[in-house]
Amino acid sequence: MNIGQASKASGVTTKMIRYYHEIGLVQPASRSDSNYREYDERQINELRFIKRARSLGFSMEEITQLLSLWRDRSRPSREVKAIADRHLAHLNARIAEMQAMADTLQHLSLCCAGDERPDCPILADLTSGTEPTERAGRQTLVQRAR
Amino acid sequence: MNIGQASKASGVTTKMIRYYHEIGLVQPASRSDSNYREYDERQINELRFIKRARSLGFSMEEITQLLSLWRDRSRPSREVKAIADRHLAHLNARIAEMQAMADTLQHLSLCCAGDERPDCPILADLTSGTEPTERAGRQTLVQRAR
DNA sequence: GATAGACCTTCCCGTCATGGGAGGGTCAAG
DNA sequence: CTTGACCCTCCCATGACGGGAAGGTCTATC
Repeated sequence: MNIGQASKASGVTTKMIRYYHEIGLVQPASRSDSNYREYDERQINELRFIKRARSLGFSMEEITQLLSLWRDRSRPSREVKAIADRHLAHLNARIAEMQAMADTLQHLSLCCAGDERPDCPILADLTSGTEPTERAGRQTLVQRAR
Repeated sequence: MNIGQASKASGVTTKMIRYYHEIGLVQPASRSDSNYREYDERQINELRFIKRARSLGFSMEEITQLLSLWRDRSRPSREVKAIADRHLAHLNARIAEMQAMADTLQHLSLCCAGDERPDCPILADLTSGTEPTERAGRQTLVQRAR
């Protein structure tokens, strides 16, 4: 199987497969005489694993750890769970931050007439510079909103 | 006021202020004889506006639009509201995606013993490659998880 | 007036996971 | 033997910054 076939079989783009090789996430596939990458079922399964993990929002670094635990038949499930729980906490924190933004925006939007007149509570809020409640620091908060 | 004083007054780092100049978000401040940027109250207010908008998760592009409406005293509040509502929809969509991830993870985590044994429903799920419900396409879904 | 150190300037690189595309080699079918 | 669909590597871009180098400026103290 060359990279195109591996891509179809795994649902991961060729660009991403090459990137995963580059960062050492998956072992380099063997190469044909003409320097084409070659894949077998094992690689395909790893690519599917990565894809699924990405769809759950794990970072590449976390996936590196998960993959290595996956390959280790004697791993303690404790370690897997720890990674999952850490990520879950991360997700919940970000959800809460974004929910706070959404709540504020929802409120402002409801207060805004949305007509031809210039008066606008949304702009008024942005002007007044009401500080968000300072839980984790605003810059972090903003960064994570991305 | 030079850039350091503007930074303290607005709560925006000097790096960010220079970046906002670079992308044309705020009008270039005047320059002193020694090429130092100079700021007045107007600039400070704009920086505070940007900071507050960022804390609500608006992108730079949206803030560009919001700033131009803010400067226009005859803007219709309809336009401001449209931007806010679009962003709100965006936020809600991303929250829903992340919540779906969190729900799945929460379930898997609860099913995982988290002990010394290697059996792990989390890894099993990643292996089986259960596809996420295909609403908006998985790649978009994954990208947004960042 | 000299020197220190706290500022300012521009410029370039790195982030993270990925897409786009150039420039060139390879393979299979017609 | 050509065509077009692949493959290769390498570089650039994304968004919203942070870090840091190399060099100019200001201010306070000696």
